[in-house]
Amino acid sequence: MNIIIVNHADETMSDFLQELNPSQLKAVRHTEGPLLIIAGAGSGKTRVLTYRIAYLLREGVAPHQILALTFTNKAAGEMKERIAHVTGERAASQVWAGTFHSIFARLLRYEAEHLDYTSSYSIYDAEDSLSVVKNIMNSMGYSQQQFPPQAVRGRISSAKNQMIGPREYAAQASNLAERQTAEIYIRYEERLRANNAMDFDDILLNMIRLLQRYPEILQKYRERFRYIMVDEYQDTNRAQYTAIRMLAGGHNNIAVVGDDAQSIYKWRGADIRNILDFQKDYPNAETVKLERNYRSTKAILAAADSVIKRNKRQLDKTLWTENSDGEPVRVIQAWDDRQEAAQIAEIIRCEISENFRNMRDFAVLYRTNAQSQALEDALRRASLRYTIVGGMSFYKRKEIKDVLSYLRLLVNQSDSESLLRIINEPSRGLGSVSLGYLQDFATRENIPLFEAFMRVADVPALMPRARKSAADFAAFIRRFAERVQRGESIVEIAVEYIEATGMPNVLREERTDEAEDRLRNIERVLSNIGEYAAHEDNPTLEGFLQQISLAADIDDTDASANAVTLMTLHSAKGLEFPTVFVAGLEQGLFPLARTENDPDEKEEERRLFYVGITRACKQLFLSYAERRFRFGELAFNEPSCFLDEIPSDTLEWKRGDSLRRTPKSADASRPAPFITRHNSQFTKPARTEKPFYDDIPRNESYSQLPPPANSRPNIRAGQRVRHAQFGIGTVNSVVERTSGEWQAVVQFQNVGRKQLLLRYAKLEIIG
DNA sequence: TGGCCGAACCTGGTG
DNA sequence: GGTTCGGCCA
Repeated sequence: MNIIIVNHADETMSDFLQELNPSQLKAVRHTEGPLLIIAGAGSGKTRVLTYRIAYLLREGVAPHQILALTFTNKAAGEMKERIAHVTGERAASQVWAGTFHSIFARLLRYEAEHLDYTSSYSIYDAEDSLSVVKNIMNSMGYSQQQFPPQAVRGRISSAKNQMIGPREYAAQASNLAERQTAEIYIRYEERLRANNAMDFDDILLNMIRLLQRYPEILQKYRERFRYIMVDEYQDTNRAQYTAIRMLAGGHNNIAVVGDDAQSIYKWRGADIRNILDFQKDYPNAETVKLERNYRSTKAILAAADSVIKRNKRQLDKTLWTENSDGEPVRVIQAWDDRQEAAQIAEIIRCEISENFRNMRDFAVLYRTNAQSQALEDALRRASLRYTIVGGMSFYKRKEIKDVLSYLRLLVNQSDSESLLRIINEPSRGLGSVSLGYLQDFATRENIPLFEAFMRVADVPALMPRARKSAADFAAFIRRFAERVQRGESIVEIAVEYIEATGMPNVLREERTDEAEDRLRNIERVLSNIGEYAAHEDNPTLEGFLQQISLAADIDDTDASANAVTLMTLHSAKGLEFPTVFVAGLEQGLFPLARTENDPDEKEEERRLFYVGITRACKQLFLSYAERRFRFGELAFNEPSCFLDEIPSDTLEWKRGDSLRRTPKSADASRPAPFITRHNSQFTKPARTEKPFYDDIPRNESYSQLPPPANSRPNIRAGQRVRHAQFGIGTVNSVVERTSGEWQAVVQFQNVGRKQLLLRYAKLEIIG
């Protein structure tokens, strides 16, 4: 019986190998020694990774010896699913596949004591660590106006990504902001340590520390993970790179997959050198290029190619496809952001009703999360279901973060940050004064804040009411913590514990729809715990919290739901859709204003555009609006320079029928776009109502209109200007006031943001 | 101690 | 347009 099964599996396997093209096959079969796979967009790299794992399993490698590091948990899950198809559920579930953070966090829980953490350490997300930074800055008396905590946290995080510790950072600080960041950095590290907490960066750094400090542990994991694979290698940072090098040292069975053209995370520490120098790091490395694209039409690929070839620094490769030519890439011009969204919704509606397409075939990609608003409104009006990735996700909501903080405190009473978050949620009558006494005491005694709550007798300054309140709170936490230690069911404990916090009752009494929503959200967390406990062999609250903390926005999007997907271009990496819209192609928005003067940043924006284009299989739409609301103001923008980088013979321009059209002077600096009039697939002639699109060339449409009454000034968002009094600055937006006056919002280098009426302020454009 | 109001930020992307 | 934060008052 066994033999038959093995034979069958073997047969399936061979079948799969036959599906691979020569390069893919080479990558799958190269199992020993270092391997660099340069995988162009849509070249089937997930298939290669999946079959490579299946192949290793067939060669007799045990599943737990394989470590596959992916960019998102979702990608890891999909990979496991596909492996299961080839080799069966059992083996697939034992493969170590996940993100750097989730895999390392898991290992660190086993090894926590070696680094003076406990296995129930808390994981702080960006928001948690920001609030630590704020607390520290307040205690040091730094003004948040002068030194934005966001920026301080950003500097600390990027130092950590480059593996620069607080002392080293202090030593190389070159200006006031950096010197102050250094001071905060030192305290930040102490604070997290005292809280038995790690931020996202610490998970990587502590893994490295562990491997450096304990050779026997390093040896253990080198033997455990005999085969290592890394996806999206172009987006690894210094810390990730170092951890991989250590783990792969010895056997050197490391296969990395990446595409330098899709490197879009430099801003968070990704180091493109990691992929460019792979052959230097591993001298006997084999390189395989996957250049055949299976995803997109020739038209889409041609557009992508013409864009990316403007970047200077890149590995040599040429994508090709045997897919059909496909439809031309279409550019949608809109009057404003609302109309842009309406046109997108209308196209989707049309495609669904006339070409029997599914809602899940469509994705709308944008540069900034703020753009989702108008799109959501338009889709709702068109009665189209949508799912939105990122933005205000479930686990970022206040009530959810409160529940999670309560749970964190339950397993980790050193976590003063969580304690502070929930102590007055609901209000327990402990104001800043009482909390101040308790914190002072904790600092003096060098104990966690929670311990001060347990020792209120030693804090004489407390008023009787506050004293009782603090003592009651400590007793309440202790009572439930003991139940956790006794090993009672975590689901039961969590349900009773959250009820006992008093939060649900407060919400019930509120009797508003919003409170109802929040209550339901809390219930959803509790049922998530139930779900987690049902799937896990050894469910713990720590495990649940870890899984939640490290979930990415993209991870909990449900691919089976039939809905239009809205997300940022960054989130779209690794995905594909039959029809893709890239919205908001405007100067100052995409590419973003501040990247215009920096060639490196502009190249990264261009790669992001390339990523967007190559998500599309069959249809690609690019859209822009002439004006849009940003910062609550109407801003005017030129079409993105990226549009000029696509050859005009693959493009087709479409202008939405404006409901209101306000004059705008013709822009003679741009050539008239190429217009194809013979394409009938797009404009539906059969429709009886007025067509939504017309073939008006954009310049013509303006020139037919009467000259503007109060003509638009020359100044554009993104430009650098000089003001006689305020000095040099960058234009944020140019706005027409209801009075008809034109106003510019300028961010000056020295004096901050100013609103200037162009009639009075003489601004000199300098770049 | 907590709630209300206006000012000032924001929107650059994420595990 | 939304959110967050600090100041002021009951």
